Amino acid sequence: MAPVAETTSFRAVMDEIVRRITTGPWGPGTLLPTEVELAGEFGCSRTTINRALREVSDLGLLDRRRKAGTRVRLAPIRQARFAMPLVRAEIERTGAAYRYALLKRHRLPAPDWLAARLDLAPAAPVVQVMCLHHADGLAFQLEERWINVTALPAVDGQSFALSGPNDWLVATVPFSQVEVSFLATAATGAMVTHLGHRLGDPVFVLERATWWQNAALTLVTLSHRAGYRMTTRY
Amino acid sequence: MAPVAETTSFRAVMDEIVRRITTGPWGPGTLLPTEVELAGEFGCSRTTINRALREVSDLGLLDRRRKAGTRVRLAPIRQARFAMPLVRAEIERTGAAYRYALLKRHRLPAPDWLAARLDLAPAAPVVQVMCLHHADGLAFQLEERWINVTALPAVDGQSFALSGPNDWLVATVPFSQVEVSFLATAATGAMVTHLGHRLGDPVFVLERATWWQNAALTLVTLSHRAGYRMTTRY
DNA sequence: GCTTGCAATAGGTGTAAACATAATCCATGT
DNA sequence: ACATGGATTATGTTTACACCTATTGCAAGC
Repeated sequence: MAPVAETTSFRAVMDEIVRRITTGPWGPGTLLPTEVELAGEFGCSRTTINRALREVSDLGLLDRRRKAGTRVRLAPIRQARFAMPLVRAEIERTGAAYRYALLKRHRLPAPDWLAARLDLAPAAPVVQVMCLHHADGLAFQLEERWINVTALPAVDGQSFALSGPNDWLVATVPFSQVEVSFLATAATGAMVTHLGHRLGDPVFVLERATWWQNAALTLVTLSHRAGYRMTTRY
Repeated sequence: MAPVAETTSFRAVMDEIVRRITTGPWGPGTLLPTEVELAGEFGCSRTTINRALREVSDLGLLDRRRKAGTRVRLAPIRQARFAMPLVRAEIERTGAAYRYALLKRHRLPAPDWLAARLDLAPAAPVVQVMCLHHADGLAFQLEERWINVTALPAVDGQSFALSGPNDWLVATVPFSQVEVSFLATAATGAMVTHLGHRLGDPVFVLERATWWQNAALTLVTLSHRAGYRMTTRY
């Protein structure tokens, strides 16, 4: 049981460890040999083994605790990493042509539900932006965004006529906290008009709120075309 | 601009670097000092700086290239890690009482759509399991699962009367590839009966397919109660 | 039987040094 | 002017060693 890898890089060690876990002798719950033992087996230093184990642990396959040792997780992966590229990139990656369209841009006092959701002062000024992202001419995503003017006064100088608020925001403002939710809702009027749903149709929605130093910056709701699914492999 | 941290652990360095990026002088696109310079500033070894920069890079805030140096990403990679605990853990974490109920368990030839979806032989034997996960007596999640008997013959010995197939699977089988999708669908008959939806209501669905060495093991569809949202912060 | 506390252990972190590798820059030759 | 190739440089990786710290397990004491 010692097919010692010829090449000794932490990546090779990693691959071999992953192989033993997923296809080999180290089933769920197995206690791995200590780092020192593995270093001996693989013919490399403990540091390299440590790096490899740390990376595999980051993948969610291992559970490491001091003194307790390194154990193969019973529930191998409880974490999925979803890359959420900018819509533009997501669309262009599929080879489709991206097009942006501004539907609405208002400056108004925050409605009560929004002030409550983002912990703003009552009727604090916000900018509401509604826009569409097309893929090959077909509506792909409807973006409904609220921007906190108090925290981002520069938003008053942005018309968002040619490019979406996301592009401006990511290039302009840092953020310290983000909250992302996935949910299913029933299609409302705007979605019927712009995404081609029928009223009440199930819509996949991504909602993201962003803060910087305890001040809410923006809340965005991204509604997707019918049949959209967010997928990841690992 | 040099509030050198008193404590010198890679974590402290990390925090300071993140601070400078998110709230401080290192805006999007900034080229960071070299590792050697940072090591000097922080009064630690290059190895420690390297570790810190690597971790921050893993967070998606930095872009590192040999010779080119370390740069603050223009658009921080929007990657969300979603913890997907076992239902039982997810329910009990909220303080609610968990209860499991088996609704159906059949052994049958795979329907065409399933065989196509998982690349099985036509009419290959599969076990279909339908079960419910309750939180404090209320239906929380409806699980509809298909298990490939050819790849997992041991499933024939499992009744799933007392605990769900997930518990058995994670404790029994390794896996090599997983595909997870999030989507919104319209409530069907089973969801109306068991989750309390009305027909056609939007339902948040998680679909997961698992393979081991190119053989499909199982496909599961998890439908959630009305109003469910999957949330993560970072 | 139970608790308390010590010692052993395994992983966690840090240092200094060295070599590897990729990207950039610049000098050279055509 | 332009291509090319080598020198330079910043990060990537590995090593050997040391000390720290959480956890375990056992043993002593109640």
